[in-house]
Amino acid sequence: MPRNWLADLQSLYSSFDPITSINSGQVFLWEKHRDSSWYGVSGDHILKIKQAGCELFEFSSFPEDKAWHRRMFRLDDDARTIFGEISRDSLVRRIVRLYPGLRLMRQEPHQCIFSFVCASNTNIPMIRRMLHNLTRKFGRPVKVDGLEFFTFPSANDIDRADIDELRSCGLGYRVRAIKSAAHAIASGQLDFDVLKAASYEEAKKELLQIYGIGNKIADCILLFSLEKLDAFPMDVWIARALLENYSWLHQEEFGDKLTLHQYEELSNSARRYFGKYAGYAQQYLYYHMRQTAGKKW
DNA sequence: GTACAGGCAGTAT
DNA sequence: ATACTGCCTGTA
Repeated sequence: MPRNWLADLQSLYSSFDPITSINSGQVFLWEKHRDSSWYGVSGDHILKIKQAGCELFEFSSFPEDKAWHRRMFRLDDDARTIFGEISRDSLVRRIVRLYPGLRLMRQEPHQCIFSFVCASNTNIPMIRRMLHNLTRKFGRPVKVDGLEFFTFPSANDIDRADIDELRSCGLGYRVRAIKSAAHAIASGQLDFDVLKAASYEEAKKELLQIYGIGNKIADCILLFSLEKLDAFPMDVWIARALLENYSWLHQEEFGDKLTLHQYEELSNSARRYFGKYAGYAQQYLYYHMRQTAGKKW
């Protein structure tokens, strides 16, 4: 580790870039409009980020919430400590320097659950389309800067929603999974405060009870909305990254598709290796894989 | 036409 | 326990 690494970290921390973060594949409902402003949907709020200069951003929200960006981009976390914790090798050190503005985001739990249930066996443009349709059909219209947006529907909204109307959002066979998740939340079976206070293992066990939530989706929900920064969601991109750069982390060979056992082994090895902020390392590796693969979303 | 996309659950071995 | 298969839908 270079001697000036800690001083380096301080400068990395100050280069926080919300635009990179919202475009790193963890959130789906953000759009760019005229004059370089980005608008996003988070629960009942429409959020806005305007780039006012190099590394200078203005954050606003409708209705007003002056602190939303602190919460959403986890600016209450100590990025310096986190970067230090996950920098276990030259690869992570390199990509933290490469994308110093990238942050893990804190999402509304219900929106996060519906988003990642929609994400099963499809691609990001399709996920965006499904969620966009859901907001238009079941959300509430909000005018911001002369543009029309729709809030994200509540679990109750989805729980009460008509099956055919849900189907018309392009969800396909995911309708059943969306419905079961909505009912679990609306009925109180899933209690976000309880899940946040619980350990990673306990909270994951609860999520896995829900029809339509498996290993990967559960880990995304835990990491992005339930404060489990040690969760390490394992998808084909991350598996590839681990296979190429951390072959010593796993014993057995595996192909493109992971078996249940392989998922557990890989994810848990990565969690042990990267430590309590493993999920942050995952986001960096994921973003780097997508960047180098030239994916546009 | 056919393969494929950031999984999951149900069924068969 | 582990492997195999179908699944909505849109795009290449």
